[in-house]
Amino acid sequence: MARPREFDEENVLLLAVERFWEHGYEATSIRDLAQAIGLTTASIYNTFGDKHAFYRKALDFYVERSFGDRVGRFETKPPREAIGAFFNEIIERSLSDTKRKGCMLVNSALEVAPHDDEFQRVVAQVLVQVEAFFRRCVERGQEDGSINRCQKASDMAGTLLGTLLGIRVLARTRPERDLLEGLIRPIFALLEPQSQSDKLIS
Amino acid sequence: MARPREFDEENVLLLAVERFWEHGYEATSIRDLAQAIGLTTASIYNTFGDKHAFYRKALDFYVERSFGDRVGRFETKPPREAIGAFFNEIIERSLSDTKRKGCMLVNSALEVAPHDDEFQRVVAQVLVQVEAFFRRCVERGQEDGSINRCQKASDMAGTLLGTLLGIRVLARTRPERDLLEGLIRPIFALLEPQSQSDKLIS
DNA sequence: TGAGTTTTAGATCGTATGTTCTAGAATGGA
DNA sequence: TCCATTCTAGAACATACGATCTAAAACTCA
Repeated sequence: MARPREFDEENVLLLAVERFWEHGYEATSIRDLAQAIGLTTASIYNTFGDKHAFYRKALDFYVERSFGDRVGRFETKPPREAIGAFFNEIIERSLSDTKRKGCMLVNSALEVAPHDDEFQRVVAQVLVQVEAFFRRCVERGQEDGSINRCQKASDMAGTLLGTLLGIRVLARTRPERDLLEGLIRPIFALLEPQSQSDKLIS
Repeated sequence: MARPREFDEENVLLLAVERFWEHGYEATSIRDLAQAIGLTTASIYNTFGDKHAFYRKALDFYVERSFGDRVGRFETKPPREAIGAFFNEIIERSLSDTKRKGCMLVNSALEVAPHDDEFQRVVAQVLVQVEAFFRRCVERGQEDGSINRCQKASDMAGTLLGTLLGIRVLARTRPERDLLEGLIRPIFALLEPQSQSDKLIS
């Protein structure tokens, strides 16, 4: 051992995520980061490697914080409630996002992943996990009767994933509550076990 | 008048769109553009103004080409077919997009619009138009009985817009036919006039 | 033809970029 | 205490950036 670090790696990552998240990869310079974090560029290169590796670590950190616990938190709820709570949280998060940072994973999916195989894999993998979470919810709901059985669980999981991504894109330019809450109503109706015509008849 | 231009503005915009579309705003330099187009930077600044204005013109050109005629082309069809054809075309376009450029409007919505009021307005306006197209389709379909009346047309229009954006994001990292075609099946089912339980009963 | 105007080619400007280097400061173990 | 090691501060490097300038070329109109 020798001279110890003067900073906490977790705090640094938190600040780095903040900047990469808000401005993206290209529009964030190492000097921006260094100043925002309160480190020298040398320390950044020493600790995290080059910019590419630094962004990767920031994204991993973000994913861990944002998806890691959330999936677990909802998985214990009854399936239909889990899906509903998930989307409500996303909408609230989007509406209170005054800086319009959106979702860092979605941002990475569009800015970095298409030109970088490593990020392509990372992003795809997280999306697969979210899709799997939805599928488990739908399957459980279809078993216990709380979710409509007319659609294949895998199809519905894809629909939910697509809707999630759509909300995150839409909210970034049109963060309107009516719009976001309106667009998930038909989706929720799709999940309801009693059919739509029943409601018309009754 | 004096010395005439040696290039065709439309061809130049076409090439500029190509590069901005593929690499985004930040990752495309004026020199990149000049080389790709076959112009000098002076000519670019002369003709289009600065980089910001050039991107704006490229985006306008893209929107005009991509949305202008498409909406009109589908508007004449029966409403449910119009929506179906629209999504099928988007999926085919996404699957054949070997360069993974996605949709330039969606890319702009995430990279440029959040930090730039001008682009914020431009992107939002196009999204409003697409939403309005979907709403007109749904309203017409609900009138002629080809589309389910259980959901408000405005809600359904939002759902369709969200799904569209979701597909364009998802396809950029996971361009899998099964996934994309699967996720719109429940959406189409939502539009069907005969309810899901009818199908179960019959 | 020649005056006036616009476009071109390419050098040039100042600044910003990602990254590395040099110097010194701060620690642990012998 | 002194050496080896790892850290920090900030200058430095080569290159790239957006943007402009200079000069020559190409045209219109008189």
